[in-house]
Amino acid sequence: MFEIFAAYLQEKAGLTDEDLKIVQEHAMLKKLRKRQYLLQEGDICHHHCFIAKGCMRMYRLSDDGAEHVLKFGIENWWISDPESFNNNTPSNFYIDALEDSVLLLVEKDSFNKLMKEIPKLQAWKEGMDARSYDASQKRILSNISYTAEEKYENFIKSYPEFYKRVPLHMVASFLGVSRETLSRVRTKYAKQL
Amino acid sequence: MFEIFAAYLQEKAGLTDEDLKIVQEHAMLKKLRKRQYLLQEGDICHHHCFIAKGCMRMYRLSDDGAEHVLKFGIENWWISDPESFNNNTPSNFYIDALEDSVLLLVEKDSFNKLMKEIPKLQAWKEGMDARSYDASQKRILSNISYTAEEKYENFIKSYPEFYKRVPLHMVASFLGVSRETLSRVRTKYAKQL
DNA sequence: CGATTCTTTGAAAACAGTCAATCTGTGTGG
DNA sequence: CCACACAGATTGACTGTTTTCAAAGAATCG
Repeated sequence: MFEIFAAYLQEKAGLTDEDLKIVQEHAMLKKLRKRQYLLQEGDICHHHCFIAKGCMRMYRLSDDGAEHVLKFGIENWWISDPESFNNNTPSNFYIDALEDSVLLLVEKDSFNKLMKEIPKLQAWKEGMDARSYDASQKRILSNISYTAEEKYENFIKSYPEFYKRVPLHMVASFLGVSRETLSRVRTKYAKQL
Repeated sequence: MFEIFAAYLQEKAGLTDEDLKIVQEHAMLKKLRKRQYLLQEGDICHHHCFIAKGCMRMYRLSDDGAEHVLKFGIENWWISDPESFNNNTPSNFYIDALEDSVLLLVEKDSFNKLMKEIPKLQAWKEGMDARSYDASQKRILSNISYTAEEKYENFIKSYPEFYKRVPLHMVASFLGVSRETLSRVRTKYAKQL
């Protein structure tokens, strides 16, 4: 499975075979069954996790027990709680697997070491962070300015792969609408086409 | 006015007097009257802008002409459109002054040069970016999981300084609710106390 | 097959948005 | 200095959307 990670790093960050060897020394394979947790509330997030296979989600539980999905991730995405990771503080979130998944974990010290030793990796990470930030700004804009129908439409256009693989009620939670509303919006939307 | 910027960089990033001299060579003073634009839709954002004095806001116009506020900034905050800045693409946003303001602009090439020459600055910037990202994740969570009342309460607790200085209808826009709703939420909330 | 998860549907209630009118305070120009 | 315009805030009545609750229908999995 490391080959998938290697191929990704080669293509996206331009790493050499030499570089990849170093990375491999610091990457840990982890398999998760569907519904298994990668992180639970209260845990400290010690790893950045590359998804080689499968589908993951990060969410928070509110006081009334409702789940609020902050992000999804599939093959070639990363998942972690950056706040907990960076500050070594207990996470407020859960991360679990929506499908049987295979991850490559890189521990914090390792991650920092790799960033120092491989400048290309550092550069690529900065670019990825910038894109993540832009994406979150777009999402905020969607949250504050779109109707439920527009949010749905925007979601399936922005993340068609997620839409195919993720249960509707989780998409609803991600968008901040009830599952019933999203269900209705979707049938209405389908009829329009 | 540069002294304010210098004091900020000294305290937050630990810059030396030496460092600050270099920074000063690359910073440009800009004064804005209330309601003046710093950036308009279609412009490319060429600067990172430090707010030495005043209050700014960044927003988008939707097709129907409604304003949607993405961020506010006051003294010791930065404002820019990172997406436009990083990618050299036309911005989708407006940035304007809510009060007479004084900014220190750092042009892109200068900014990159400073980051290279002053490692402390680089380190501080990375920390700031990380905190910005965390803040945007919190805002998304507020958007998808809070009621209008909770959003309001969370806003005044998170940004009491903004709340004092920014018109209510812009706060409403920031939160994604109508000004009438926010007005009613606020009177209801005030009575509770 | 039975159990669980997921989706859909209907009806009622809660909520937020819209429209229109009014009120306030601020600032500008005559 | 006053009058007027303007930006901002509030209120009421109405409309429309979304949530909630409850129930039932698919789909999936062991």
